[in-house]
Amino acid sequence: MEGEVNGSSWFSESEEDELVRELLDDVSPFFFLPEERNQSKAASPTPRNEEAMNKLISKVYSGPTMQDIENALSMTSRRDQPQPVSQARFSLLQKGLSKIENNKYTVKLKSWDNGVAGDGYKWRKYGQKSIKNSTHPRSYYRCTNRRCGAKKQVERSSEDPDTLIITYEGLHLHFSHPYFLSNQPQHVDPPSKKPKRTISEDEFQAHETRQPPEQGQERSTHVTSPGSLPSSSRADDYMQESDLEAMGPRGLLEDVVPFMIRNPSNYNMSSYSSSSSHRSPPTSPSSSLSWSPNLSHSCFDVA
DNA sequence: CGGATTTGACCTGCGC
DNA sequence: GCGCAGGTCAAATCCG
Repeated sequence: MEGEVNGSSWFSESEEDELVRELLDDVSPFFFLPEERNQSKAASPTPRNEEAMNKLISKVYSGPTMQDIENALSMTSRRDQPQPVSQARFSLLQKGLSKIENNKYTVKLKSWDNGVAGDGYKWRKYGQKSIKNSTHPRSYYRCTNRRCGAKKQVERSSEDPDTLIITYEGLHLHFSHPYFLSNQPQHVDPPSKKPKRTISEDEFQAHETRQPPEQGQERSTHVTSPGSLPSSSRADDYMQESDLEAMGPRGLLEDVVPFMIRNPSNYNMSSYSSSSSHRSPPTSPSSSLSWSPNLSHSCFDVA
């Protein structure tokens, strides 16, 4: 179950091919559109697809351990990204990452730790619930990419109100997609203008330090998540500016670590202005990153 | 005006 | 079957 760290143990060649095919396939079980999901749920279960999906997910989620993550991180930071951010990221990871289920990870963050804000994905809040034995409600977010089933929950720790507990669930496979295409002619329209600094640290702090008045009417949907490595590399290309510092790590940890670990070479994608190649799906990878200038928020709420 | 958020209703699973 | 708790939906509302 636990993946080895020595690169290729995550996937065999054929498995990798299979995964790449899936990622390239519009009708991949990974990429159901909502309608499609409904259909498949209601009408035809397509057990084969489900089987394939589970299989592949199990591959991806064979569970990076902290050791894996550490190795991956050190590997990348060694590579060609002498970025201090990695260290900060690393330390964040060390602080509160834990795996609770096969594809669920929790991250605990101190509010004051959030020198970074935004995980780079655009999340849409779809619910909030008060949780028993907790003084703080929990907020539910979903990735706005239609092809992405990633979700996260955010709540304050009952013990320490300064600590946020974020639970990530699911993959941002639309994000990982380009990493499998590094050898193919790719093209993406680079953002015509710099994405504006969506969530600044200050902003975040402002939100964070202000206790939501009971009903959570605050628009305090900005926090950070520790994050992902490739996303940072990609993000570096996308927002090679102060945003990186402001935004910090982004993405789901589990999204990227497995890929990095098994395919570190891909991580070093000098011409990574890339993205989906031939196919430009409704939610193209470029958009999948949601780096639109008017990206409203890419973080989470402080329940 | 379109997209994001809010929030009560609804659904589902679980223990009794 | 009932009640509870967590998760999701969706209409109303907010906001840029």
